[in-house]
Amino acid sequence: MQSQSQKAFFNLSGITMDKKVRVRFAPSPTGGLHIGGVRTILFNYIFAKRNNGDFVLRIEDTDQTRYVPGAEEYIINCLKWCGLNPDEGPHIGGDFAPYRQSERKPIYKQYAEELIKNGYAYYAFDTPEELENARNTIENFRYDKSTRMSLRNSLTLPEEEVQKLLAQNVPHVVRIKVPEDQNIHFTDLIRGHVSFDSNEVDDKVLLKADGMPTYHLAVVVDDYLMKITHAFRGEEWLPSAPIHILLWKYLGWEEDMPEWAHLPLILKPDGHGKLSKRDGKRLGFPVYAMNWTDPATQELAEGFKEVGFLPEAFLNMLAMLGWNDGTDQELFSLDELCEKFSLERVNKAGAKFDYEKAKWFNAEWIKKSSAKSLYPYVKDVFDAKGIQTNEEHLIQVIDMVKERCILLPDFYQQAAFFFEAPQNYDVDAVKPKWNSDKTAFFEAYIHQIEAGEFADAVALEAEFKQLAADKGLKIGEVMLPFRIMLVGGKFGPQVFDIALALGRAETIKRIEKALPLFQ
RNA sequence: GGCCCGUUCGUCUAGGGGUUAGGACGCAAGAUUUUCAUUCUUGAAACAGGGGUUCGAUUCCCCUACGGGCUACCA
Repeated sequence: MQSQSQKAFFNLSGITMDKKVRVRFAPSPTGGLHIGGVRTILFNYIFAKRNNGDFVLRIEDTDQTRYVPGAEEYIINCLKWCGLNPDEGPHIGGDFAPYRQSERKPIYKQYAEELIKNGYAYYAFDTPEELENARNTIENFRYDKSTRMSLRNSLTLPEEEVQKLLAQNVPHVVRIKVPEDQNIHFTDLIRGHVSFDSNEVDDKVLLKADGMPTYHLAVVVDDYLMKITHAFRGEEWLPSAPIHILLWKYLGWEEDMPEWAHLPLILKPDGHGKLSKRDGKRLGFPVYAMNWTDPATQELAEGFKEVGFLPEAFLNMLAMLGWNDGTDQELFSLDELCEKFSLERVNKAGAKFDYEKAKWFNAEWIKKSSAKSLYPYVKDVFDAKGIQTNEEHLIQVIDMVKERCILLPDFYQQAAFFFEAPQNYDVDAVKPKWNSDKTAFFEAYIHQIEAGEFADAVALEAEFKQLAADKGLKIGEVMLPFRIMLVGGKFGPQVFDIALALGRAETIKRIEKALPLFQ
């Protein structure tokens, strides 16, 4: 069946050598950092740290026409937010510059020519139209041993004709010449032994007509030159692994070939196939690490950061999608992950993404984080809403409400009333049952507060209950109205904790403000 | 179509020749909290099917089915 889903979002390879881990990856054609990409980077990062390596990053653009403006900065920002800061890359520098593919063009050309010279590759002059035509007329057409001798390339054309075409700058590509009847095999760190029949592999393009390499050439040349020892990438690359294995051999670098690890895919929660940006829109959850606006379409894809995920929860959730440590533990910090991770325990099968579980991870991380560490995030939420806070007070408030928040913006709903009196009241919850006794109670209660200590929630509650009893009212009849006076609705922490945090004056003010509305 | 990879509750998964097949999310019920949430208890819920091998297969092997990936001058 033909897949219509998008291409890989990221593919990477890392290395451990001289205690360094280097990562290469290429942004997706539309930009944006997909969670599958983040997970691959995460596993790379963890693997690096386990081996006491630094974490080094190289971002490639593909070529001028596909280059996505802003993608590099965006990716770096995503990784900074997650805490997976790279130490090397296009904006950072490093020992293996240049890092942009477009700046490495001559290097790829040099190796492509070497392959041709040694008979492992050839020039192909077939135009896109000719190939299109062949695909339409020949069933299951493939550019391989069965067809290459009847097409226009340096294998079939006379030498002087080839030289002439090259001299005339006739558009051409370089293709790998895949051998016949060979078993191409390798060991994958996750999947074990994987093998392919070379007769099933076609002569992939290595160098495009514009002189830029395809991924196949670039990944091998760069991994060699940048001394990559461990290549991690998504499972969708498995079918092209034989091309890469062949290239490592043909270039004479077999000894230096990295170890491979093909990670399972992240799948759509419903339906079938790889999780894509569209699924996020369709199902209402983020798929990218951070907000990304596609410069071509101006379409905004929401990010996990912006919907209110903690980076720790985001990473934790991703790590558990395809990996576990064999125990019942599900909550891991990055440090713990680095300590306990092993590739052998990574699953082989793809995992369907479950947003509910993702939110659960966030709720757990909010609960286990200190109010102080939560403060910067929550402050951002309040700032965005234009609500003035002060640090000490906000930290105190965070402590009171954090176990009832799932995403960061929930803090607004759960705690905004600490800083601003409610604008709207849930009057329907109290008005129908209101009577003059209740009005009298609250008027008396104001006097009681004014005269009392107002220093302890337990004492406050006892006094409140005593007064209700004195007035012949059930506690339930006045407790809910009191809550709604303070916060506006049926939510929030313990009522008297709220009153205490609000302070005597503000509590009285809110009762006075709301009382007329309830009658 | 061809090739490659995979298959334990709805989902993420543990386990592994003899287990009451474990945990988590979600769901349901109950307790606590006279808000909501948290917390706690309980419940429903799975080894894709068929052949082998074996005293015994969910576990090992084969086949089938199903799912996924790839099959571009995309990554």
